[in-house]
Amino acid sequence: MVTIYDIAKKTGFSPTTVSKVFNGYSDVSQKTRRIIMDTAEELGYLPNAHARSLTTKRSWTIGILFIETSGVGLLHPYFGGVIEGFKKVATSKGYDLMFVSKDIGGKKSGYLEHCKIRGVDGVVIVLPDYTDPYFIELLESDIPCVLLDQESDSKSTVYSDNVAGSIEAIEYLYSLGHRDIAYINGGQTFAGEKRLQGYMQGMQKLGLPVLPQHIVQGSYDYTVESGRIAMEELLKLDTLPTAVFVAGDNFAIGAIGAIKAHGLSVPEDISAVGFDDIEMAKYVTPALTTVRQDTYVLGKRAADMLIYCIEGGSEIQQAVIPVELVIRDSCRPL
Amino acid sequence: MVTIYDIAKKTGFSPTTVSKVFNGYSDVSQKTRRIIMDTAEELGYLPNAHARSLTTKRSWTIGILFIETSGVGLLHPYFGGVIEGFKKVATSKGYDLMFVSKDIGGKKSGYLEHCKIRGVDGVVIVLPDYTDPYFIELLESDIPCVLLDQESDSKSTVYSDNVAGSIEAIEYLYSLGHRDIAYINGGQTFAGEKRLQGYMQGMQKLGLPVLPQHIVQGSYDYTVESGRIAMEELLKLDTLPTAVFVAGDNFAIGAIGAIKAHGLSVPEDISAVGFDDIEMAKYVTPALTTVRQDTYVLGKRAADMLIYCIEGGSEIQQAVIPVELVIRDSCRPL
DNA sequence: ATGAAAGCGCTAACAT
DNA sequence: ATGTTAGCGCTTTCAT
Repeated sequence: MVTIYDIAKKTGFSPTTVSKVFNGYSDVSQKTRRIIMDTAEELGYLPNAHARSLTTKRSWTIGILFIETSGVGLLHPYFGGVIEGFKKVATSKGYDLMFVSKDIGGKKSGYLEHCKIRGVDGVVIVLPDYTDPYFIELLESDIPCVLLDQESDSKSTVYSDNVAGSIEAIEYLYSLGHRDIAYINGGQTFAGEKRLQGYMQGMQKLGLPVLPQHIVQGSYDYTVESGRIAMEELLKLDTLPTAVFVAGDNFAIGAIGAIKAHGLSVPEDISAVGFDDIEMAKYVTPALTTVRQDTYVLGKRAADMLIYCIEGGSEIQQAVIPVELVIRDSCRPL
Repeated sequence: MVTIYDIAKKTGFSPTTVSKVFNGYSDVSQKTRRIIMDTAEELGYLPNAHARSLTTKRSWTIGILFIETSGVGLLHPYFGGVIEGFKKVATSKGYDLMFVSKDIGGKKSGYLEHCKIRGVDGVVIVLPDYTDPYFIELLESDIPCVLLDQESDSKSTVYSDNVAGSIEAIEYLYSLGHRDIAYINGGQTFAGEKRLQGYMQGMQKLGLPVLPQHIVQGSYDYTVESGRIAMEELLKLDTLPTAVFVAGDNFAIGAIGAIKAHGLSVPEDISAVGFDDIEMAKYVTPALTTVRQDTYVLGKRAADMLIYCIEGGSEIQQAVIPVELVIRDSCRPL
């Protein structure tokens, strides 16, 4: 392995000067700089990130933490988009991304421990189970963090405008003449709660009664199958709603499957609106009307905020990303 | 920050002894071990991974490299599954995962450079553009690697049994009475080529002619939209095939969309078989008959092989993971 | 403009 | 069973 000492020896300068060159210090002559750069090139020198981190206490690494309990992980389209966006800006600013789990070295530990041992400069937290004590511990630490789909006083957060999106969905259904609008929620998550809140606000705003039997809790995992199961609940009702607003496209697709399985059809018998606008949404039958959230932007914004924080920014920021209703074929006028 | 020196000072033992305790050396008395462990706990000691890596030349980090050109990245279900599986076993064996890009420190460099600078112990390479010179450079290096969906003499590889899967698909269509079977390929990838090969072998084996106009190249990205476009080609033919085998479920869903858009239906007019078995496959209409590949297993196997290699194994391994035809509703007997 | 010296936190030979 | 010494590759005062 070629080190700065090799370059120093070969050029006759000191390791200090060599180091200065690579760190862009101004107190090195142009000539010396050239010689050192050329020699580095010639010897195939590459810096050693570990050695650098050891002295500078900066790893240029960002930890990425996403929930592990559901088992779906990256398979959910939400994560993919967010991580892609995040990675894009983090990389361009010189950071690498590392997955952070509860375990390290094959042993149980905790997120905070993991972060400290690895010396990450900051952490993005995606869709966490916010009752997890290890998560709380991280939140209360002084490590720079940004939370997605989460609210917090101590850390910066970014999330989609779930409330507005839900209200828009309800208003759209209302405009089509629907009055009996059910809601399938996405488990006990921040986004789920906000969407539920939006549903209720929307209904109330329009003077529509919120019926308890019209609200069903889907499970946390946001899988198609869970959506199917949730819809089954609704289909047991004596008088069916004329529309369902579903807190996730996977869910919605499952729900539509359930409706079809009951010999009913969408949108003829029941109209449906989803949330997310996954790629598949426009290709399922009927093409899904849904609230689009821009996960890529979510990720990019999160990276901006985290890096701001890592680089000394002390202000706790909060970004709410607008969503947009995309009208397709899963709703009909009454 | 608490270091082993703090523990040494407090307990009266030397830093070496403390280090030995944490590294499980046997030449430390039980009593001493206890004292040191307790003190570590009490002081809240956490090891510093960078310092350790600096001396040991082992980072316990695995780089993960996946193609960046297509722009879909993690959004494709394939990646998600593979990475999940990989992460699962890597984590359990003490490794963390870090994304490796062509850039480092915000500057262009190359994969190999990035890996060396970060000191990763090995790299998983997922679906690369194998003409990329930076990729070649990595392949020819001495860094432990495992390749997914790839063939190589110098590195271990793991991939699904694309050929057998394709043959099975063709045989199934044949058994249903289909003779005019078209094929939509997935771009210039290893998997695409293998599936094409399987298609041709299957056709030949059954004595069916392979018509050039029945083979269309989809684009590299495996998106629904590309599948739609590819199918449009096929639909321009004077005599349409009675079935299409499509090298990816996203593709297949797009293709089915195109068929419907032409006023035809699946499977009544054209039968379709996909490849992947993504979650959505059973929820689209018609539910998609497809060749299931187990991306989770792919990932786990890859991790096993890479770690074997990292830990000194010199044998170059090759794993072919079986696939399975899943019959649903997108094909009909002729 | 350049360099000497010390130190980041840890481990590995090599004593004892 | 325990400790001494040196060193991993780099940066950072602080001199000169």
